[in-house]
Amino acid sequence: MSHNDTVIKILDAAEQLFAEKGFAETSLRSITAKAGVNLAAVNYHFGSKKSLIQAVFVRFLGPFYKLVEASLDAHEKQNPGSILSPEDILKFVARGMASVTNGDRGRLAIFMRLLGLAYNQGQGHLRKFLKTEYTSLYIRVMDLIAKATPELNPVERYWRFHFMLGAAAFTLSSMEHLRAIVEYEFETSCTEEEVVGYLLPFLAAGIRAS
Amino acid sequence: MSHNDTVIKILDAAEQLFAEKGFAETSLRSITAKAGVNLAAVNYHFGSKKSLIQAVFVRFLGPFYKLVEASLDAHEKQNPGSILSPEDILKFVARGMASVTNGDRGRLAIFMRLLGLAYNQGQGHLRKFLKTEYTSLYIRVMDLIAKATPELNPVERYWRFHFMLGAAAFTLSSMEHLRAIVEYEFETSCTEEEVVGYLLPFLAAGIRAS
DNA sequence: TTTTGTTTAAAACGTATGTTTGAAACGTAT
DNA sequence: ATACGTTTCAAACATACGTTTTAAACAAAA
Repeated sequence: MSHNDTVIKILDAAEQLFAEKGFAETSLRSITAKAGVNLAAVNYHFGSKKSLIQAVFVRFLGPFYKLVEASLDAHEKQNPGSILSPEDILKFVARGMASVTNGDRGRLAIFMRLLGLAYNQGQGHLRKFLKTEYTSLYIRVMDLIAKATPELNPVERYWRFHFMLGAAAFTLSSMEHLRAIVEYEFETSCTEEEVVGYLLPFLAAGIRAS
Repeated sequence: MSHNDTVIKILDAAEQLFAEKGFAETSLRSITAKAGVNLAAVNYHFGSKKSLIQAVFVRFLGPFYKLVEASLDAHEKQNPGSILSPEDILKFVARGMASVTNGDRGRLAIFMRLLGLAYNQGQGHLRKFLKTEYTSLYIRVMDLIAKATPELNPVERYWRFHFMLGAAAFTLSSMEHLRAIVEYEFETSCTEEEVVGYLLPFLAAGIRAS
């Protein structure tokens, strides 16, 4: 179908440009130019720029959400009532991300970039959208963390969760840039997997800090 | 002087609006309206919107930079050759921030917001600006961390430094929003100092994770 | 082939933005 | 008091944006 073709081309271009420049700084004209489609196609297929932004999110978060939920379900079924360690919880989430972004290197950065933008930027319509659509996964992960760190008081646990989120979103979204510095400064290359390999122990140590 | 008055009113308004909405989403008209000055004043006093953004940064980072440098100098003079722990290093930085943002509650969030935006957003002119103007402080703090964590390999230390930066920038910049959730969800209020009190141990544990 | 609904195309619309202009108001030193 | 450099002001300018419109191209069914 030519319909789907145009829609996908728009989503691909938008996803990339949003991550590069942010939402407000990315014009529909640059998106349609990159996608090689007509300007009016965005408003025709998505209705508005706002809806396009949300559509880009859905394409990312939807599969991620389902993947993590499914793998957690599977683990719970095989090990009923088991308590996961912080490291294990993070691995489940990281695996979900890896699956969603698989194939395209750099798509992890785009994912994180969009997440960070949605969290910080915006007049709230994106945040509200995230909140209403994906709270159940948030609650589930939070419950797992709570079981893994029973000695922690809930408020501090809440904040540590967001410290983790911030460390991940901030660094992984600027990964390309930060990796370039590593290459220049340390004369070593650095794969995405290595960075995640550095990140998870950092996060796990942080959340179980005494 | 009426000159300085207008300049300061513009900087105050811009700082706040930039932090609330981001750079591109904040118009000069909204800034001048909030400041109660004429629209043309921005271009008259600063030359352009870009220069205004940089001026807002300078007003923040300049004093912060000098404060941290000075307090580190003082400590080095009193305890020559001493090795600071990660916690101590973070305290020095945190104290510098507290001093710069003192008086205005919420100015810490603005500070972090701007830092995050400069790091993630922008076509590079801000990042280049930060890089050229404030690398010496970065190098100094990085050296202190290196001495505090000699067992860490330099590349992983580099990444952990940015994990810390990310955790701080992300959470503290959204502090207002996150604190509101805490109040709603846990029926407890949460001061800025408490959040920083939660943050520093998290960061310290992360950077010395084995 | 004709018809009907869907998708693309080019152009235009209205609005909001950053910037510039030229005159008025201001403060200050002579 | 006058003259001069500085600052303010209202208005206009050019441009870029999101969106709408109208017609053409297309695909599939009758």
